[in-house]
Amino acid sequence: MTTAAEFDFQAVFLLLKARFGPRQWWPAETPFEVVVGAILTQNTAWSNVERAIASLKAAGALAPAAIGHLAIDELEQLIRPTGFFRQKAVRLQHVSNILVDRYRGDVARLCAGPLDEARGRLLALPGIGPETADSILLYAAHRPTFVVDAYTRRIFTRLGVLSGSEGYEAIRARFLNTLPHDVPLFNEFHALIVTLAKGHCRKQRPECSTCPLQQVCRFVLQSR
DNA sequence: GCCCAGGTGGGTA
DNA sequence: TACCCACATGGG
Repeated sequence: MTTAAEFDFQAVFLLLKARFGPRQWWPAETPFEVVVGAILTQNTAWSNVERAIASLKAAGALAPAAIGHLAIDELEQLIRPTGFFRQKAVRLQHVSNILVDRYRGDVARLCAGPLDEARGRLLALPGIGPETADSILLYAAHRPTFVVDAYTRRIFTRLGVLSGSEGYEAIRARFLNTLPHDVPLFNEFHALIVTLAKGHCRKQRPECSTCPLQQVCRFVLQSR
């Protein structure tokens, strides 16, 4: 979708920030935990990821070397609640081994250097596509990139800002082209989009005047 | 029982 | 490039 004047994404960000306040994302204690969570949450509810992360912690396996040393069927059982557990186990172990072998087990090293190169390095890993790569870069390595997920697509399509058929890179470019490249902003914005997407009333009843999505809709309409 | 969830990769036209 | 499909568990 091309528009004469680019949509003011920052105005929506400020509105959401004022409404919801700081989100303190990503819910993880270490950069590696972000990597694990980002892979496990693929097409999966976060509540199921929490169980798997807890199991990995309880097994003392929430570290690259530890995951690399697990038998694949053990790893499968630990992450089973996240679904797709066979392919996720293989991919998680592969990424863990590469982290250990090439980057001293350090996520920051994996994500170092020019952003586009680091992103390409992540995308070359098995099971890491654009959303997972951007999540890792932003939330584990604090690099300035924007995460486009199903919530982002849904919300901004609902607002009439996206057509809904744009590809991942096109949507990401829309955000990157119109927002200051600021890590805390990208971090908070994506977290706020998730909060909004999960929190709004789906039935969109007129009497639900405090529904945050309707609030944003009104704001977007007024600002045109 | 049915639908969906913070995707990715492989195959086919 | 543009679809189509497999992958799998848990909650509403």
